[in-house]
Amino acid sequence: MSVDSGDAPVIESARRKRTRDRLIDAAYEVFAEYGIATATVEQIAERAGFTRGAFYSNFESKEELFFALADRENQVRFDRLEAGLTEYLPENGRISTDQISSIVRDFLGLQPDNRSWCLMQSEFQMLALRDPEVGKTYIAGEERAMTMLGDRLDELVAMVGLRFTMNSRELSTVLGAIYSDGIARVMLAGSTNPGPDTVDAVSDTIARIVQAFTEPV
Amino acid sequence: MSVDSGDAPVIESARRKRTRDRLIDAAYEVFAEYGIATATVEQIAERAGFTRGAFYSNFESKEELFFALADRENQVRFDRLEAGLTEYLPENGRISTDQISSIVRDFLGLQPDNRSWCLMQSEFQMLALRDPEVGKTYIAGEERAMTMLGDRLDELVAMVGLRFTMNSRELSTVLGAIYSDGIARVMLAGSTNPGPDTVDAVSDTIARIVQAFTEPV
DNA sequence: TGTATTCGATACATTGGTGTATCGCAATTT
DNA sequence: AAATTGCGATACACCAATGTATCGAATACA
Repeated sequence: MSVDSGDAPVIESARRKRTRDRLIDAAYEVFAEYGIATATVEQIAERAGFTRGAFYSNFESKEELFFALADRENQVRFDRLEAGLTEYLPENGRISTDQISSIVRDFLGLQPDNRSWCLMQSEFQMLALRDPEVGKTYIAGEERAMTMLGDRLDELVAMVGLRFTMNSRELSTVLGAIYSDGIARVMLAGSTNPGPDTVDAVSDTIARIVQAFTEPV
Repeated sequence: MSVDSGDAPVIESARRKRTRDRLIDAAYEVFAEYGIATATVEQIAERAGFTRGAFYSNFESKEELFFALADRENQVRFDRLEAGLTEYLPENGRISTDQISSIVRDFLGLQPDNRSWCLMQSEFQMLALRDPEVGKTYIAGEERAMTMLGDRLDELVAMVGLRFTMNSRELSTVLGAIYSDGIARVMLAGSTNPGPDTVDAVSDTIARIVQAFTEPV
């Protein structure tokens, strides 16, 4: 099972690229809806407006397609998070729980594809847990994201004259866990109740934890 | 898709019960290894030492078997956690980060079936996220567990003259998230390194968070 | 514009898993 | 012990999905 996407650096035609992208888009939807294992090649091809013929002349297998998709979306998410954090950096000289809360809320709520992404991430993790080869790739991605997040948080907090009382890397992991878990619980609760499983509640929790492990420098 | 297990309160023969249990045990292994979607009825039956004939005369479908399994294991885990927490209650008049850490470590490390359980739990959550009916059942289980955990923690902390500065229910959710995420990361890291993804590291993190949200009454 | 090549559609053979219907053995009942 | 019922094995028909081989059309190139 090949994990790294670009084995041969073939220069693909514009047409080929378009087709591949449409297939990846379709796969994103179909995987989210049915799961990787249950989704069929035919469903994916059909959703993209093709037949299986197109699929097999563009991808070796469903798995290869999945890794291409994961690669792409991981990068998108990574960039978005990094850009978002950078944007928030030069706010003002103070940082309050409310501010943190609203930053997090932005990220939790305003991503239209949170649902699909959350499902894909879970699928990815499950593959990783079952296949050591996939595991390596998965870990590498997590590593990169957590390091970036930790560094950004350090910068951000330093700019307002504070510092963390917990290793920023460890803190990032904690926040990541609460974030993922929170998204899932919000999704599960549905939009039908104002209980404890809302975007606001999750954001506040995260903010409080950040607060609890921050002190004046 | 029926979720609640006992529609008809049929008194099943001892033989039938034994067969069902063997099938459930087998399913636990096979599901953990291949995932619910990929696992076949034949694999499960074979692992249990039966043919598919036995399977179909005991279960309607793979899904029904899964819910029977989830029910059973959920209960086991719930009881184990409750018993464990109760046991730790009357320690001594003080509670330190180290103590909390070691309690958590017990739970994180000493469960031989952590791996399978973690995988099953993820599968369950994925089903829940995709099927509202399953979602209700899943939420109910989580609700119950978190409430119990919150209550126990309150008791425990009160006995040593402390209290939480965060709603114990919310705290339980946070700890649950970190716990699950931690198990997964430990599993992914494998037993081959002394990095930050070890049982000890996760236990310490949890302990620190508990500590951070605790104060003298 | 004509030619070459790439790529997607169609058709086909094959496989693996499903669910059911039937049979016979073993456990339970009297 | 004989009779009956419950339950697991066997066999079969069926279907859904796969992967490949071939063909024709669209695109790139001269």
